[in-house]
This record gives sequence, structure tokens and C-alpha cells, in this order.
Amino acid sequence: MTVQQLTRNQALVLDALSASEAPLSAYTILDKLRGDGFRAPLQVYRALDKLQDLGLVHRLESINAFVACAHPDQDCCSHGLTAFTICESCGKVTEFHDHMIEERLAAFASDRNFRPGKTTIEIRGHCAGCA
Amino acid sequence: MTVQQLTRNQALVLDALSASEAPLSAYTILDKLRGDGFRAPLQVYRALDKLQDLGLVHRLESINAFVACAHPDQDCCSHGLTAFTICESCGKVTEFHDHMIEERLAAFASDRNFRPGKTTIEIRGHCAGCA
DNA sequence: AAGCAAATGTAATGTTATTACATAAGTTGC
DNA sequence: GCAACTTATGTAATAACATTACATTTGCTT
Repeated sequence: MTVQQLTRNQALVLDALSASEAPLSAYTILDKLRGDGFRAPLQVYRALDKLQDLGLVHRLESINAFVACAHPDQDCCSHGLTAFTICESCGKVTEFHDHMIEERLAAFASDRNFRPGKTTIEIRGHCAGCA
Repeated sequence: MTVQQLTRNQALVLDALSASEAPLSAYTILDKLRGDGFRAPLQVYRALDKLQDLGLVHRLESINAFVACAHPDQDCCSHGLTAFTICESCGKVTEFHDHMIEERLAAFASDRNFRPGKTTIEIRGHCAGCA
């Protein structure tokens, strides 16, 4: 199991994110984990960095927050392009993958000899429940 | 002309962005405009807010920076979806619009009764010149 | 000129993220 | 076991980005 190789701090951060309905900021995670001995932002940021490398956590650039990956088992998360809808009322995040969008962006980049690294796609708005 | 209706602060901020090759952070803009009487971050943020409303400036969420719109004349900027490539070496930003991606994202949102607001698409990587 | 909305000036504060440096824990080869 | 190396941690300080609050001014409309 992939989670077994995590350190204590990494596991605590991942658990905090997994337990949360909405995305969490690094400082919110820090506060949640003070009872577990966390004292400084760097403890959180370091764990988040590693978890992102492992494809277990995503950073939402447009709201400076983090979510646990919805499909941590599949490779699509760590390597393919991931897109999100983010509800501005309730915070609910939906993660999705669209091959055609991926191709389309890759084609644009290729045409211009742009070598793509990390790509961000985030739709902020209101979910069905928050109409 | 649309630029005529800008206030002094707004025009100064837009000029600073237009004159720059790379995107600028709010605080970098502030420093550039100290000679013009700017003293506080809020002066920059307020001008940026207005310029974004007018579709003359885009915020790049993934790097906390701002660029002048490449096509300020066309409606596509203010209303349609705008995507960017961002070179992590030289900072060069290319703005583009892809109708198919827009449709695809709209379809996903529609399927889930998600009402989309602002959408962010940013590809970070390396441009042709920075291979 | 009165009233109103938009913009401005200023200070203080809040939020997010990184640098720097010291220490500890796990791994590998011998 | 232990030396060498890499990875993870702890801690403090600081940097970078953004907003709140409040007073004042400007420009427009009537």
C-alpha cells in the first residue's frame, strides 16, 4: 500500500486533507495538527510538497489551498492533466480528467515549441447544491 | 478609446504592465510606481481590480502576478475563456483562446449543474527560446 | 450647491510561503 | 557496527502577497 511509505508528518497531513470536505490552507492544516505536535508552517509545507510529488495531494492555485487526490491509485493523477471545479459557496471540489482538453493543450504547446510542465485548470463557481 | 476612461492610478498600473516583458507582481508594480506617488499596496490592488473588470489585465493565479491583456480590443478577453503558457525561465507569457476547450469545460460543468464563474488555465513550462 | 458613487490615501493587519541553520532518522556499502 | 550519504525534522526569522478599516477627495448628476 502506497500510504505505508509515508512518514508520520506526511500521513498526518494527508489524513487531515482526506477527512476534510473542503480544501484546506496550509495554515489551517497546521492548526488542526497542533495537537499532534506540529508547530511551524514548514512542517506542513514540506509534507505537502512530498504528497504532491507522490500524486496524493493537489494544490488549488486559485485559492491557495490543498485537497487530497480523488483517485490516488491511478496514474492519471500524478502524470496526466487534472482539472477542478471549485464551489465558492461550500468549497466542494470535483476533480476530473479530460483527454481531449489535454490533447488540445499539448497541441498548442507543441506548435510553439513550448515544453509544458505543470498545468492548472480550475473552474470557480457554484455547485448544484449551492445554485 | 477605452483607455481614456481610466483614472491616473489605473493608467499608471496598466502602463507599467504593458511596458513589461514579463508578468509583474503587485509589489513590483508598487515599487515601479513609487516615483509617481504610489505608497501603499492597496493603490496597486485597487487599480488591478478595476483593470481586470475591464478586461485589460489578467491575473496569473499560479504565480501571483499580473499581465496586460494581449487583445484588449476583443470581447473574447473579458468574457470568454483565456488560457496562458508561462515560461518559468524568462517569464514570457502567451495568451490564447480555444473554443473547443471552452466547450468541453462548459459541457462538464453543465452536466453537473455547476455554474461556472472565472476559469483558470495556465501551463507553466519552458518556451522555445529557453528550451 | 447638494447629494451620491467612485476613487484615493494611509496605516495596520492578516494570510501565505520561504530561507537559513541545526539536528535526527533511515539506507547503503563495507 | 559504523562511516557516508540522503531524507526528514525542528525552530526561528523573514519574505511575499493581500485585505480590512477608516478618513478624505473627486467627479458626476440633479
